Amino acid sequence: MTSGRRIGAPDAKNRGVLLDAAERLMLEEGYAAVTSRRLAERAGLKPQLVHYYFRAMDDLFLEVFRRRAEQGLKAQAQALDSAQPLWSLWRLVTDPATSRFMMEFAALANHRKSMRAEIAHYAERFREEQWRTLATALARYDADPETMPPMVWSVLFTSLSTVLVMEQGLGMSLGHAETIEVVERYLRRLEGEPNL
Amino acid sequence: MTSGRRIGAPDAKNRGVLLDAAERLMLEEGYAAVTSRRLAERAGLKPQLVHYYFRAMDDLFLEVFRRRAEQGLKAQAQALDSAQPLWSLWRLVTDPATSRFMMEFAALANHRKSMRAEIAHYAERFREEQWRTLATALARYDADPETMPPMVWSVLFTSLSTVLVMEQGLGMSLGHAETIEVVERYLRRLEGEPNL
DNA sequence: GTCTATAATCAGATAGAC
DNA sequence: GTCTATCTGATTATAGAC
Repeated sequence: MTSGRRIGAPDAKNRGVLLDAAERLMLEEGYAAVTSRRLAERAGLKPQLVHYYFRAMDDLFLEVFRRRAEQGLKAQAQALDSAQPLWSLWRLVTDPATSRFMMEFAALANHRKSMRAEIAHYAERFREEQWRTLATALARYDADPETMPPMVWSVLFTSLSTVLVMEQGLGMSLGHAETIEVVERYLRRLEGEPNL
Repeated sequence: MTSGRRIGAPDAKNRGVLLDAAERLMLEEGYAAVTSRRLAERAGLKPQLVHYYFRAMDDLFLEVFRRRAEQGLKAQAQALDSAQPLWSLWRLVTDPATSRFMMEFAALANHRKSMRAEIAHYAERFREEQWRTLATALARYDADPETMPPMVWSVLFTSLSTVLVMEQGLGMSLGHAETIEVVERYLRRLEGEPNL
């Protein structure tokens, strides 16, 4: 009754190759393009190998997500640790790859329930960390926490970058420049001109 | 050389049934769940009928999108025409169905290039219209157009509602209440207490 | 431990029957 | 004008060969 199917070692070379290829494929063509065949083709491997290294496609997606989310948390910690946390964070979240990644997985979560909890978990960790650092930074700048609490800053940054990137992806830009202008003017007032 | 395949009349009853079912299925389970088979099952019809009424799945998606987008434009025009355009617009965009719909199609556009231009076109019409109405409304309230131009209002509303809905879909709510609080405090200052 | 041959299922599409 | 029988190809997954 025990299944004859076995799964490849977690540190096998080709497993990493597949994860890398899956990530690129997903960013370039959307999660729906990540099928065992197209992925294998990209990676220069046989389609069956995908199923050898990952019990189900969900496991593949989950691991692509975790890997990159952990990287993202590190990058964010570094950004928030700088002398100009607001500018650093703004630069980080407006990097298209960051938002594209999160959006793609949020869409994926719509019909892969197995991913929902995982994505929500990381999204909360990102926000939590942003919130803590912004709280100290904003206090330093004497920004009124009533008008714009640190938590709201965090939500606002995330929201703006997500939608700007999404719309850019559609080839749309109406209102983008003006919005970025308003945000950056605000940042300048609080944190001065960006260094670098 | 002429194809033997024919396409059903645009006003046939079952065609409408399919469009309605496709829209519901898409909102509930994501666009990837809309296949000819699952759609037909939902609609209580045979899978082949999907291909009879729509030359390709893209045509189906396109029509679902157009129908609802046109409805949305009407609803928005109505909202913006009210005595409290800011409140009305805020209520409209924070309706989960609105954002869910746009997000789902934005994700779809990632790997169905045929949809990109169409979605961008409508998104711009929405923004354009919001902008024009907000410009008059904000002028009436003596809001400083330098601090927050009407166009930026429009981008901000869209961004916030999109991401709040997206995160809610993941079961996440960290920072949501505080953000809504800040927005509504601002609206109250400009437009007074919401009537109704 | 790594990979392949192959099964089982499901998807999109079309020619032709009523 | 409406629908169905059916083809072609893709996709996930597994048992078993090296």
